[in-house]
Amino acid sequence: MRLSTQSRYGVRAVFDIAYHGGGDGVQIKDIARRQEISPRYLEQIFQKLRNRGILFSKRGPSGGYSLAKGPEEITVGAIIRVTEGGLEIVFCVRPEKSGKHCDRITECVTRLIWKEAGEKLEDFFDSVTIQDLCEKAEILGIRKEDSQGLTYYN
Amino acid sequence: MRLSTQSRYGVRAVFDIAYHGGGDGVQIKDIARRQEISPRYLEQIFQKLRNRGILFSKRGPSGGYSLAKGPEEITVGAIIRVTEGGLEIVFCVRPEKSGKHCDRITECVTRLIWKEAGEKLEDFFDSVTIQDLCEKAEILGIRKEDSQGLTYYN
DNA sequence: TATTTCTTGACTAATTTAGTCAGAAATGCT
DNA sequence: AGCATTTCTGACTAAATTAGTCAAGAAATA
Repeated sequence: MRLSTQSRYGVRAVFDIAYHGGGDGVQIKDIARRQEISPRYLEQIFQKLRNRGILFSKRGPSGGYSLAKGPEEITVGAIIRVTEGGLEIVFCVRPEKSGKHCDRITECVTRLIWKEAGEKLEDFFDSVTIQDLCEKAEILGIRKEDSQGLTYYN
Repeated sequence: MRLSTQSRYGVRAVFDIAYHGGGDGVQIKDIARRQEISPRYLEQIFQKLRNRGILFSKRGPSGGYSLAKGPEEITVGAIIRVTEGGLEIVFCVRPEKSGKHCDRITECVTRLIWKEAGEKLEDFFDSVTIQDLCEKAEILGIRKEDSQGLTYYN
């Protein structure tokens, strides 16, 4: 029941883009430095997020990643759903997706509990947006970097 | 973010003891048969649950396992906390326990989200008791076996 | 055209999970 | 006492997953 590093890194990285990117693209190497994540590993995670329409990318010099939608439209749940491959906590809740069919379903009392737990988690994660994280970060006084790499406090 | 088989099996097995055991001990081999779980693996899980005061055991012929408390006092959360080793979804929420210290805590907006999610999960799992599962099972019409191995429906 | 940055897919190492096994210890029966 | 039965303990193994690396390619810009 632990969140994978892909999910933790993914959310932090998307937040980083929203918080430090002033509209234009943010480069992997900067995100990796600020968030202390392996840039090679981030590449992998970003591809998934890009293919699912959460991030937008641009190649070449002064390229980078930016949000594909507004920060208030991207939820933590949407990101984790990509990096984790779904938010259900057991496979039997969604046999069609996992390919793992459980033939005990009709006689399984616990399955209903797992389903409900997954839904509670889902509801919560879907209620938190990247915008929320940015606001929280401002309150916490986390310092911001502009595109020139200058840091300042608020 | 998937529940381990130990947790799934553990909850099902404790439920099985409550549902099929009429006060006296239920043997691993019967639980294993009914729930389709490897008996050897169940042994392992039961040792943990026994050491944490959830199950009571008796050795020898006509020995077996029984609940150490009433079914209304044992929650799904208590079981999972044992089998999963805690209900927090990231380690940085409890550095003292995991031994994994994260020195980014002060500048980490996401940590608060993970903490809250873990607590939501915890609250839900703690609200479901083994008694609840038994009642649900009766409603679902799951057949019961008595200590002689006879099955009947209600 | 040279440089920068993302893109793709394969590869590897470490960790965790799931499960097995042998033998010891306790209990009840005859 | 002796035997069968059942839990107890700890070590062991195999499979799967996770985390991370790497090389070569494609697009954009200056």
